[in-house]
Amino acid sequence: MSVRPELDFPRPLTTVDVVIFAIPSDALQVLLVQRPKAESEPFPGSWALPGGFVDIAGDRDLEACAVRKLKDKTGVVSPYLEQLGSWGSATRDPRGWCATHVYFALLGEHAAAGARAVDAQWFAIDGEKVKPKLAFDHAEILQAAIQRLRAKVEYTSLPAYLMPPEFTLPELQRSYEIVLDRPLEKSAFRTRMLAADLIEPIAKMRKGPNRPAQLYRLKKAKSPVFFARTFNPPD
Amino acid sequence: MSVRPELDFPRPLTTVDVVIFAIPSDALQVLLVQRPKAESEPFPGSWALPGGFVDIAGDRDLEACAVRKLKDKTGVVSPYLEQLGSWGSATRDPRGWCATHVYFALLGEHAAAGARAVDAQWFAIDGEKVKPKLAFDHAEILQAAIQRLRAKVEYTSLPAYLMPPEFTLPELQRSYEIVLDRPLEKSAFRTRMLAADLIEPIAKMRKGPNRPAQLYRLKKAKSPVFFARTFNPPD
DNA sequence: ATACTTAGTTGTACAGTCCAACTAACTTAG
DNA sequence: CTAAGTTAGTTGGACTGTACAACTAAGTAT
Repeated sequence: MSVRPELDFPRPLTTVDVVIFAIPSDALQVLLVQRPKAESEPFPGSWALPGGFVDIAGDRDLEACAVRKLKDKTGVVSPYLEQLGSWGSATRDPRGWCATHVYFALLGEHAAAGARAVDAQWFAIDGEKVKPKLAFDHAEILQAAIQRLRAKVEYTSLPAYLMPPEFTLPELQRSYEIVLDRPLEKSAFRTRMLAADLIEPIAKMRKGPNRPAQLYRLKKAKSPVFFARTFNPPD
Repeated sequence: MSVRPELDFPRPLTTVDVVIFAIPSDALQVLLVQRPKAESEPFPGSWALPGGFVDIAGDRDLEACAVRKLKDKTGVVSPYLEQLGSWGSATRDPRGWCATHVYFALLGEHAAAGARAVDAQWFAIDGEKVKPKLAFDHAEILQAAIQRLRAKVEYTSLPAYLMPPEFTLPELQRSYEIVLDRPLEKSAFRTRMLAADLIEPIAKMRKGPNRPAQLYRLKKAKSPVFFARTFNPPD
């Protein structure tokens, strides 16, 4: 019983979902969870984006809620996290009118390794989809997330957040290429990255079966850099 | 009483707000509404973004709800409309945990003229603010909308949606300059706009006290164009 | 006619990417 | 010890589109 009678009308369900990207093994992947198999649940057994209801008592705000759900599934506390958008309609959830606030997160290779909760699993992204059929409208949300990620990678330093703490320039370029799914030009890439006030060399080299490469790390507390041009777009 | 007892927990309030931009008189302006003066209402008499609660029965989805609120205030049916993001926290609304889904709309000069609902008024944007103190966290939301608008104008054709149906290239350039609050270079601007498959000349000229200018219109059903570079950013 | 204003063009300089060939540094096979 | 193979990193010329500035074009007002 409300003290404000004007607020006594039905409210939509409110959830938060998180699209978690990483490159755990040389391919762009997304972390999905399997829904409970009880028949009383919507989409029992289906794969879905990690998420759930907002807890009015526990969650201070939407982002805190997203951070909580991310930590639950991955143990990661402060990765790159950006709001993607919200999806709400009468039909997207069989339990009733429901609106979800969606965030997307980028995890470094090292962080991705820790994300092995029992019910969570990494799925490779193929085009703008993932193999299994997803619950709710999560396929549509995932598609939007991939499009946004690809669009921003064209003109930002976002892939830096997909790297381990120390990385070489060719490794960073490889991350760009994995996300964009096309090769980039080496010398232009290096010029751009070194001109941006983004990374700094450390006194260490990556050793391998051939010429060692300079190791870099992100400059501290670096928010993403925006470049004035996109990479050469394919047509 | 729910048939699904697991859904019997308190839900946040859910609203939709719309940031409506236009250039009604050579300046970027936003449409605000005055909140009811009854003391039982939050922020009585304050100016706020147009919006309100989602109507579970009437609104098919969030965007339909935004379109409805936009139509209420302006009479406009299909302007440029894009989701900005969502804001939700325990404290942003004195009535309780509340999440709002925010859209932003761009209106042409002609459409802006029609938007004269009794309680609505245009306010000029000064920097990233507006003169009056806004209700709720709407000042923060407005700031985010302005930042997003300016950022996208650097590399998209969004200002085309702020134009009347027929316009000249110098007029379009002026809209860019008003939003960005800095002058642009004439010849590069023309080259870019004409290279984009965005506008087409019509068999008419804009007559004035000096040399007439070619009139253009948007090519039909044109979604915004993304350019590969930003305009020359100020240092 | 002349001055004034705005529309629109032209030419040169410049920045950054594209492309391709080059040098550098390491490992491994013989 | 040398040669082949691989990846790191550099270099130089072509090309694209913007920056800047000067120019021509077309109208009005005096």
